[in-house]
Amino acid sequence: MKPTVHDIAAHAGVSLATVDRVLNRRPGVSISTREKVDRAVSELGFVRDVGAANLAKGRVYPLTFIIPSNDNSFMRGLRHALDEAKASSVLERTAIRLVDVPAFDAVALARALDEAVADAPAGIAFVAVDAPDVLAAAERVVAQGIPLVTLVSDLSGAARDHYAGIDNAAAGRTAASLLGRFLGGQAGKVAVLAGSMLVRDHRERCDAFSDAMVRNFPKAQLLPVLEGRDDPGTVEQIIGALFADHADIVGIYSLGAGNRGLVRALEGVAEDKRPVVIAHELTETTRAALQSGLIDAVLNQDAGHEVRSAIRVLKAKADGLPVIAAQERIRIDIFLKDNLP
Amino acid sequence: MKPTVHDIAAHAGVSLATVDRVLNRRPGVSISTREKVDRAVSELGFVRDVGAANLAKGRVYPLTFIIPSNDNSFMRGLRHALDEAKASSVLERTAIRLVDVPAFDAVALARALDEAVADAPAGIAFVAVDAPDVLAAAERVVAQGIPLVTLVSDLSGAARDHYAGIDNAAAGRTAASLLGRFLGGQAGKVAVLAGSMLVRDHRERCDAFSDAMVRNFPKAQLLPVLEGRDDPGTVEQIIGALFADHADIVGIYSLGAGNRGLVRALEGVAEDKRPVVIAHELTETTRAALQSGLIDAVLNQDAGHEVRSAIRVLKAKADGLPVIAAQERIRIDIFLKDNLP
DNA sequence: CAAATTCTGATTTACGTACCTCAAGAACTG
DNA sequence: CAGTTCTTGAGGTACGTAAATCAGAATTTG
Repeated sequence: MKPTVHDIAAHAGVSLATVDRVLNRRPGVSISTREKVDRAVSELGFVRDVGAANLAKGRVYPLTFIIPSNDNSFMRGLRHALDEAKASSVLERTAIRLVDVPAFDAVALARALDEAVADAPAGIAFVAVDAPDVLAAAERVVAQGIPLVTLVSDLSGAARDHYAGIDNAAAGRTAASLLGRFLGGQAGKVAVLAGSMLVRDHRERCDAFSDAMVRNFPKAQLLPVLEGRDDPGTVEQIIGALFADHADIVGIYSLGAGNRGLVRALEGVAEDKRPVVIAHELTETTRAALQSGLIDAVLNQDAGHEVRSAIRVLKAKADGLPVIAAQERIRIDIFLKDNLP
Repeated sequence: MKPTVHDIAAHAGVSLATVDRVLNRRPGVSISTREKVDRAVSELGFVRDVGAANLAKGRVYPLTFIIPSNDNSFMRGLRHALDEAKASSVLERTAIRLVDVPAFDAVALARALDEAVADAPAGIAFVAVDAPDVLAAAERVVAQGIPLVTLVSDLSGAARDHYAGIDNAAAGRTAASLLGRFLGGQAGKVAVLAGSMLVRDHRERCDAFSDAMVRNFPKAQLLPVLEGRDDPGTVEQIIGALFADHADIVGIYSLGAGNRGLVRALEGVAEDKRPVVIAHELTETTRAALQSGLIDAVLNQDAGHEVRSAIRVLKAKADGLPVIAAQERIRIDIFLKDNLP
């Protein structure tokens, strides 16, 4: 049967207290004794029973999540994922605190980070705005020794322990491949609709998409990037104007949120003139648009996965444990109308 | 703080022993007392500490997995996922036993099921061959009260508790959409390559693909289904013959395994004559073919997810707990060369 | 009404680990 | 050599739950 600390003690010929000191890196053990214990651990294949350990420790991990108070479906999904994480927080021994900040507001975000530090949580996760103020605040967090994880959108510069989000360049390339191939060699104008070039995820998607389009589908003519602030109203207006200005739009890549406005604008386009549309995030809106054919493909990041990954990483970092990068990679889901969950 | 059994006892005005009897469905509690305890549980929001419970129980779940001894990358991946599950079995309190059976052999599979029952495991998972012998054996398993889960390929008839695998009809439809749209209206012949029509997953993919192609892309001419037995050698030969017989193959849907043979055959086709190819399962072979452009898209099911889901479900069923279906749904991953992990 | 049965309480042990205290021996220090 | 520090052992308590025993109380049965 599964070896216990008692078995380790017996096998190493030391007392339980010494085994405990070694396992929990407490001081007061000579190097030779430490090695004896380590040898016994590996020889018997001892694995600490996490359940029992948590039970004994009674430890809880107070975690702070800083989320933009942006009212779009994706952020609501993220909130929902956090609520679920809260619901199971008892079992996970986490105490999750949610902090709202205005969207795309570097100063407010930096202040929120500084305030979060004051509570001395076991870790902080936040949706980054890629700006100097935020970077400086992040560095203060890290300087306090508090594990810091960026969520959904990353921060340039190394002032964070981990990024829990998708590879946005890959997402942009994938969108280009799908759009290009769905066009089937057709020539025409392709529009890119972003939320804000201030956030790194949008910038990366946009750059990778443009790059891949130019390289692989030269027949498509890329229009200048549109910024919709992830707001449905703004988006509807921008896209409406787009179709008014250009008669030959054959493709749209919507890489941010606010797709409710996009769909409303698309509904006004004659069926035979509808462009190929690739959007991000599977929501009620994009799901319905996929099914009705207004949107052709949706790239999605699973907010639940991102939140759970962030929590796992923060807990691991708080305990000084290594993170298995491969296990924490967030996948890019591709949805067509045929494989909707 | 998190309520414990002691809090429940105090709040309900009963003893700890009675709370325990109610929580663990032991006899000897009157209906009124049971209700008092239940009320206290819901009022205080008590959640049993699974770690502590497992610790106290010292329970282990002996699980039997019956896997075809088919030597292709996907089955190797499945085995690898099972090895990983075994590695963490100590923490999960599972004891996983692997049983090999010849591939596509209903009689051998039925016998393996009967033999597995003899060990009285806490649950059995198996890759189904959809045949009457197997169904009868499955019914015997269920009759013994042993939780039974089909893995990867399902069994017709209701003789199982759960299916841990993808929606294969959705996969077939998705393949049709991708293939059809990548063709861009081009006319020509489309071939379907399966492993064996004896397994339900292949049959479902094939039917859904054919149906969707006929309906949505009538210009494509579907050829009769080819069966490659999931064997690279056989597949190479079949596909070689296919190109020899037909000059205008524009698309191939490979819905089974043995893609090494497919890729070798494709390498022999002149670049300007290469068809659009959609394959299943991300392996070393398909990954390389995606990157080199021989394969255009790969639909994937994550064997690790399937194994972990099967284990979760079997444990839950063994304890008589409900399964949250939405949480156990296995997603269909779509990989292009751009979003490879 | 006594006897049998059902229900409930009180108490104990165990699971594997963490963490604490106290004591004693070993190995240094000056 | 006395004093100090370091190392180790022994033992206990705690975490939240499961499971068992035994004794009494309440209820039903004949």
